[in-house]
Amino acid sequence: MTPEVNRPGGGPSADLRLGPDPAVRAPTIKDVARIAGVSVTTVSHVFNETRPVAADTQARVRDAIASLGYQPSRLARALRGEPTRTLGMLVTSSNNPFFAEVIHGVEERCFERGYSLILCNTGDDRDRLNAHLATLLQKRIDGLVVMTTNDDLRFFDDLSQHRDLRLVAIDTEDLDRVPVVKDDSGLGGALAARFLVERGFRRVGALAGPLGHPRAQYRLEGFIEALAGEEPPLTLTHLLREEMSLEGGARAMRHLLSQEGPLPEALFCMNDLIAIGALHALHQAGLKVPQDISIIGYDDIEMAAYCQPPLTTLHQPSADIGRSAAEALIRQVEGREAAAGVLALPPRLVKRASVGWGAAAAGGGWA
Amino acid sequence: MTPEVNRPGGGPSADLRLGPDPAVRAPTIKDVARIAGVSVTTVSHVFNETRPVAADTQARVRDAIASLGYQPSRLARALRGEPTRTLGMLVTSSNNPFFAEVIHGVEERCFERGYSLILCNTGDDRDRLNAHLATLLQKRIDGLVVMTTNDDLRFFDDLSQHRDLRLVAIDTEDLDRVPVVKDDSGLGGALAARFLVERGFRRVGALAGPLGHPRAQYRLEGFIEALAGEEPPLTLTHLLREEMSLEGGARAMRHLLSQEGPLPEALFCMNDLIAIGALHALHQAGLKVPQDISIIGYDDIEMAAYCQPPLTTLHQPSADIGRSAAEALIRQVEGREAAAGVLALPPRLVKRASVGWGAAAAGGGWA
DNA sequence: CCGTGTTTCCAAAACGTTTGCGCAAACCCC
DNA sequence: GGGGTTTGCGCAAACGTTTTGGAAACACGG
Repeated sequence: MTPEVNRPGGGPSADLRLGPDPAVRAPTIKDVARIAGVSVTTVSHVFNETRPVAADTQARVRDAIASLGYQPSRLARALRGEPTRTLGMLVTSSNNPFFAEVIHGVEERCFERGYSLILCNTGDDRDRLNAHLATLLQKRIDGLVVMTTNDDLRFFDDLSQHRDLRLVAIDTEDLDRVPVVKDDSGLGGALAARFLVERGFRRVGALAGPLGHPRAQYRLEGFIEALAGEEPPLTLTHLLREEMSLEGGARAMRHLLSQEGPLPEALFCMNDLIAIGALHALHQAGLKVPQDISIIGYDDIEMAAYCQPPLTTLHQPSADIGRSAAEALIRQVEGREAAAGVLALPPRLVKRASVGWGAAAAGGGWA
Repeated sequence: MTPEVNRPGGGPSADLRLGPDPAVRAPTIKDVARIAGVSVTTVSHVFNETRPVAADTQARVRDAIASLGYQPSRLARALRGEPTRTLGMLVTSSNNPFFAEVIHGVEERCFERGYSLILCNTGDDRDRLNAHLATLLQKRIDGLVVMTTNDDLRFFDDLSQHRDLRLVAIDTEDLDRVPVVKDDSGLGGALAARFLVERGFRRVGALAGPLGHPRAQYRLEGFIEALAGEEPPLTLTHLLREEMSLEGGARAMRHLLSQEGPLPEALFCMNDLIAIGALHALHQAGLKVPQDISIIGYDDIEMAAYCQPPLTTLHQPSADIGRSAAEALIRQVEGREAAAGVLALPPRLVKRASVGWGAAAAGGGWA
């Protein structure tokens, strides 16, 4: 009655088998065909509903599919030219909270569109990046999301040689051949500057990222430009460059505290990690935020609202950035759109307690 | 001299092509064979160094490979029975900082061993999980890392039916057929309890996770047991169950503050997110940590050292957990080891400023 | 009984790769 | 120069799937 039941361990040689047991491999279309007593062609047509099949044949095939739990091999399909429906993502570190939120957005949109995402951490190491790239190409991914702090634009030119690989970049400079999704860093910097000035600060500094870090660079430029546009024009009193991490922020702050001369009234940090690191160093030094110094961050990672004090920062729609990037990439993959353009999502100022009022405050002051 | 140069746009029909241009697809072994003037067999043997080939033939083949930038299709290889060298990972949310660190460890080890990792966020939604699973099976992944807050053990039984899919679980209860990597939660809870008692606290409470959350449950049990083992035995003065997130911790703390009666002297939080959320709520209420109440967390996420005050917590070797899980999985995939066993990595107490001294403190006290 | 559709299904090729088998040429030794 | 061995390489099948081109079987009008 059930001739297809396979009882493992029944055969005398059961415990001699060491390699993959051929009896337990994933069922193929051939197995279905054999059980249903039809050809593989018919199975395929039933499964994909791509040509009419007689009702009773269809029933037999469906039964066989169900009883075997048959699922077509995407490998075989891809070999025939179908897209693999797999995307790659190169990212500096999936640990970084901001990156993590973007990745989450990318993955979410991929899932909605039926794609899988291969995650690759490069640690901004060129060898790792190239190794990952080679693997991804061998696996014939349909497209690639790049979110690395990459200063080398030739990288994207090299990559766009692979004409069957679609690309999208996150938070880079504008590129000729590759669509870019980013936040409007210049605007973000300007918003930060205007807010600090509005709060009555005149002596403001910045904790910046390393030179050549595009994201951080544009934020800083927007900040400096907006300061210069004030009446009277302002310039930075302090500018420190450090790694964009908690420890980097703490180091920068400790260094600033060890210097001679008065502190700035307010500090613009190029991301929230730096800001939180700076808060930590200030607290350790016995200084109070925002009474002794005001701190403003960038990104609005989830933790920002839970710092002590809660961090005033520029909110980036990180998940939106991720979703938009995935969307742009999938659009290209499916040939619905040309590869071009820059999508700059506007940041938004989120006022919390880490910024107070400066000496030159118009009205307001400490409530 | 260079007959293989392909100048796009040279042909009259160049701009009529809309679909994928056959001239720009990834080069195949056939292309190499044609250019080198040999059979595909020979190309394969040269590429894989699997049979001696005459020196000059070899040179021609290598030239062709280099000029085309040929990379063998993993799809085709996998179709022939080679492993796909792709693993899947089901995770509740890659956003969670602790999960993010584990994922990073998994990815790192995968990379070292030549595997790729497909990341799947389930949000602990059963439909999403099943959808992801179906996709991963169709893509014929070699193995799967599961790190979900899954209370349904039948899930793993169902999964281990797929005999060609290797499994590893992170932070679940012990399983029969599936190796498990986790931290020694009971020990962690006990360490927390003993430390609080040592510091002279008698009235201690806990901010726990939801019922049925295995990780959180064992931590709590270890904590309660160790308290009961003290002389005289102690019991929890407060036990609140909440979502294991920043907002959950803040909510729980606010709720506790709104209750009648004295606060506990110290609170054991089931993870650092809850602890940091609680710190936030305490600060908002004008209470000081550790003067008014002591807080101890669990996980030691990177942020824990940068809180205000820095968080005393139980350090989990999160990246190690990830690496070990990947290692165990790959071992199975490559058939070097049976599928069994539990690896429990011991947590370690990290003393920072969020825990002070209780009324019953033996010596010490505020330095 | 013969054309003419229509329905229902199958054979085979193709995708890119590896590999067992075998064939031919070159070499060696007497 | 004849047998045997070695060297060098190609043919073809197989992996799982889709798809094109038919081929049988059947119905129907004449």
